Amino acid sequence: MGERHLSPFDVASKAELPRALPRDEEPASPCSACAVRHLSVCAALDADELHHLAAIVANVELEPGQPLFDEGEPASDVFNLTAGTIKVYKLLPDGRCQITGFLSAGDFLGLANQETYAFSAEAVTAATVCRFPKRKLEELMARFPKMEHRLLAMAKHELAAAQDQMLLLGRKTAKERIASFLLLLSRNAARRGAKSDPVALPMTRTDIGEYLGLTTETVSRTFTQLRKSGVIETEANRLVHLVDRSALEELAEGF
Amino acid sequence: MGERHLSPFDVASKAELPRALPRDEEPASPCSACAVRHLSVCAALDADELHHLAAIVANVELEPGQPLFDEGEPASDVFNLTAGTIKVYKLLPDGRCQITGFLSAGDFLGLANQETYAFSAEAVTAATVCRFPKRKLEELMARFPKMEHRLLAMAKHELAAAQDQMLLLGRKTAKERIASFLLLLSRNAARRGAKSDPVALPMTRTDIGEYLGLTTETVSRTFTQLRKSGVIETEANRLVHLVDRSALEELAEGF
DNA sequence: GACCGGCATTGACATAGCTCAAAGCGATCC
DNA sequence: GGATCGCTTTGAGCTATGTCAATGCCGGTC
Repeated sequence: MGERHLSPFDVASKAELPRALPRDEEPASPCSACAVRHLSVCAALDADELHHLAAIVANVELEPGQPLFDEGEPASDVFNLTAGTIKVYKLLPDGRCQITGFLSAGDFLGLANQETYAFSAEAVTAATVCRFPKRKLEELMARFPKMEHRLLAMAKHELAAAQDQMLLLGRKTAKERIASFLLLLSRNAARRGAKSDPVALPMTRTDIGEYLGLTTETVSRTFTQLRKSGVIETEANRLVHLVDRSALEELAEGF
Repeated sequence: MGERHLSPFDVASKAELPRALPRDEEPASPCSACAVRHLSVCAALDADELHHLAAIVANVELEPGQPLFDEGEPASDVFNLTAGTIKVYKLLPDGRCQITGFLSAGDFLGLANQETYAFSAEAVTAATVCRFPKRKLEELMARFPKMEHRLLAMAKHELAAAQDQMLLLGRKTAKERIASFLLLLSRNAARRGAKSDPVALPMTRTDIGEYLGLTTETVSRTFTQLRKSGVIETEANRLVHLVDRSALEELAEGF
């Protein structure tokens, strides 16, 4: 049930997108009906252009824990997440793991890749993604500069987020990291039209630790601490109520 | 003298670029003579297009320590570094600082900014930058999609680098961080045609610490440790010889 | 060539967060 | 409804790195 929290839409509606182009009369492309289009690259395209996109897209369903690709594989595809949550991470040879992002509906996956994937990606909850052959998408982009423009805007946004994350990883305390994380999830939920207060945490404590540069134990202890000080309340461990949002904001910014 | 190490060209050659367009006959734009053009956005443009760029560029000289802009200011300009080293950083209210990047000749500055600058930028060594009014550059980009394409490629590259840095900040030990840092500098120098072995460190130990999420003292101790174990040798504190490169590589990757 | 100021180094000690280990707590499955 | 499994929480002690303070070093300046 985790995946529903981050999207105002439910999984089923997207899981049933037709796989191929309709042939006759009004050829409404599946993409034009996409509920998260306004959040994605695809927002840049009009109905006609969407057809070209729909022609090269494949729909992929992922179960919780299922890998999408691994770091180092030839990067043949790029993806767009339409439902669920995916984690993106890098590993060191001894198993240390750094999650560099959690993606949810509307997020694009594949910006940072060159010839091979620069990181691994794996479903956290059940998820649905649109898969595009990289080559073909690049052809489309050459044809529709609007799309490239949109992608650049998304890349800029990601770059800014990456810098915030560096500040967090390099300089913030455990408490500040957790506070920042909760606010980030809350704001992201709001941005995609989902509830921003009881924040959903589709991922495990270990995932959170691997994203924030902490251990599971520290994450857990810090949650307990925030709960005891009355800043947050937790329900069923995967739903967090931000009781004192401004206290959380001060914490997150390090005041 | 720090700034010379990172560039195969000396500062003077760029400091003397003419400020305005030549008026008569062969109107060679200053940009077409730019020694670092092949590394920059500008590489995407042909001679004719470069004129448009040259028409909106201003040349700025910075002294060591001089700020270029501060986080939060309205982001009116973007920049391209032609000589020297610049640091880009974010601050927490209590003064904790995270340097998110060191830029050198050819690097573009301004990708992550929206309405306001998302970080501060300041010269580490004497530096020269090309300044472009953001609005005007955006108009040019709308006209020359090639340029936007090139910028997207640069953004992708930065995004990949940012993810490496997150792995470093979240999961690597001090020794691994320093090793990674030295190799990064070495590779960057090589990429821009400068000497990759005695690596130049134009920045202070404090800067290095603020980039790697460590304190000055830990940086210093770690250098000493690497020196004593024979992996590196230092000259005059700002020049590091990578004696055992493969040991450094193993260290950096966490084996 | 002595003085000064900014870095860098080193030492001694403190601590936030890690490690290892043991319960606890729900779900799910027969 | 008891057993199991995966995740979370809590505890106790450890350690890498931070903090604070002293000293050293080098390059510039008068």
